[in-house]
Amino acid sequence: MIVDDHPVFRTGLANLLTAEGDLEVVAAVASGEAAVAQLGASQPHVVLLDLRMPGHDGFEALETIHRRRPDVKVVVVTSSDSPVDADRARTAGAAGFLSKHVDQAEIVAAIRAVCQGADWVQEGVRRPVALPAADALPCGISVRELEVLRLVRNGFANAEIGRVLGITERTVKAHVKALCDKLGAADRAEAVARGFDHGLLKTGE
Amino acid sequence: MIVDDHPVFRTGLANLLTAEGDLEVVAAVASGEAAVAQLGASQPHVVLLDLRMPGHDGFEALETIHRRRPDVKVVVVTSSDSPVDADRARTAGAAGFLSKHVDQAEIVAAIRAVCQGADWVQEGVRRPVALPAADALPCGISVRELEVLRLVRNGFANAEIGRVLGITERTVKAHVKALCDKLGAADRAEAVARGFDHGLLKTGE
DNA sequence: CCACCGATTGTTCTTTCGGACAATAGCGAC
DNA sequence: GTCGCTATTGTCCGAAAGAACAATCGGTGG
Repeated sequence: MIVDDHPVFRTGLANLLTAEGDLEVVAAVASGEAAVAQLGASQPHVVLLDLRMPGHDGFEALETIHRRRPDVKVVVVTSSDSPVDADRARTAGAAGFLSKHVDQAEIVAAIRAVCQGADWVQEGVRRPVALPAADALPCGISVRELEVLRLVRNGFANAEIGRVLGITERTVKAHVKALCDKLGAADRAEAVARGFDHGLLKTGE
Repeated sequence: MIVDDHPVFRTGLANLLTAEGDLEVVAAVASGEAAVAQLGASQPHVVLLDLRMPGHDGFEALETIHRRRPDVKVVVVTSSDSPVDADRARTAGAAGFLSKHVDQAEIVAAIRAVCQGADWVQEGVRRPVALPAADALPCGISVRELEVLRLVRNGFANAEIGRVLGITERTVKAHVKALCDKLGAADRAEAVARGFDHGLLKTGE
């Protein structure tokens, strides 16, 4: 979901993201209120939010979104490069912070990062998702499998997971199968439940 | 999974349960060791366990199963009607306790009950699943929907859920759809995750 | 050096899921 | 008594998931 009061930026970004192929723009709205209102209907995984908008402050929208749907990742994309804003945004629950001046590639990278639970702050400082050491995982779950499980838990389809991780859907299926076997689950839904049981997944991640 | 050292009882019960239509016997073994060994391969939802068996005590098997797979429900079906055994079994993690003298109907009822997270102890004292009051549920989730969610979480397919709850698969689909909508989930797997996030589901249930 | 394991991908097939229509009955609220 | 919500069921259909074969490649540990 794109939230920006600048129509050109909004539509332009929507087109760029759609062109990525694996990203879908489920809504593009001009205000924080509209964004909040659209949360239920659009079911975005990620919200790209401009902080500087007329009417309600973008921070309010950020806080509301974070409170109502803690699972939705919010990436602040604003014209302000102020580190102060970045800190405030992070505190308010943003998973990412970007200047509007960055190029498309970094926005896309940020989206992919937050999808996996990583934070992303400007600077191009790519911080890969913090994954536990392999030997610390229960049931012989591999690091790769945990990555897959985290995406499954967030409602990603196999094909989507493949695009996010840069592998084919077939491989994702193999990982999901392995997960179900190792966790003793009948399907991906039970695998998620067992993930919580075994501490592989935690609420609010 | 049926665990009993008496072949006739074992096979007879297997046939009776299979005849129910909605129950499947994934394994029928004669010892606690075999039961533990079969846990991974058979993936039972429920284990019917006889406590009085040669070799290792049935209690050991019960404890092992409960420790290794806390999600698997164990119903103790034994020739002992001793309340002491019942208490020990409950303490060791059994979800149900039945005498071998009960009829098929009660065994089946016990299986269905523990599937939903209820306990079941002899006496024919039917204690319905303890479900929270409707007004205490987050996101406007109804009691019925929570029942469905609990079964989804345990790897039940829609048709299986329908049989357990006595409704059609179509209705189950409606409930799952409602759950996904209310929880903001893209599919049943994410619905389970959101269930944990919102406290509707808890680990080890 | 070879065996083992994890990650990867391929094809095909069946089953299941989830969406989009729509519709009825019961129950508490106003 | 009507309004609204929940539970229930129906059909049709496309998309997704999962099973069942098999196979390659790069490390790790004997």
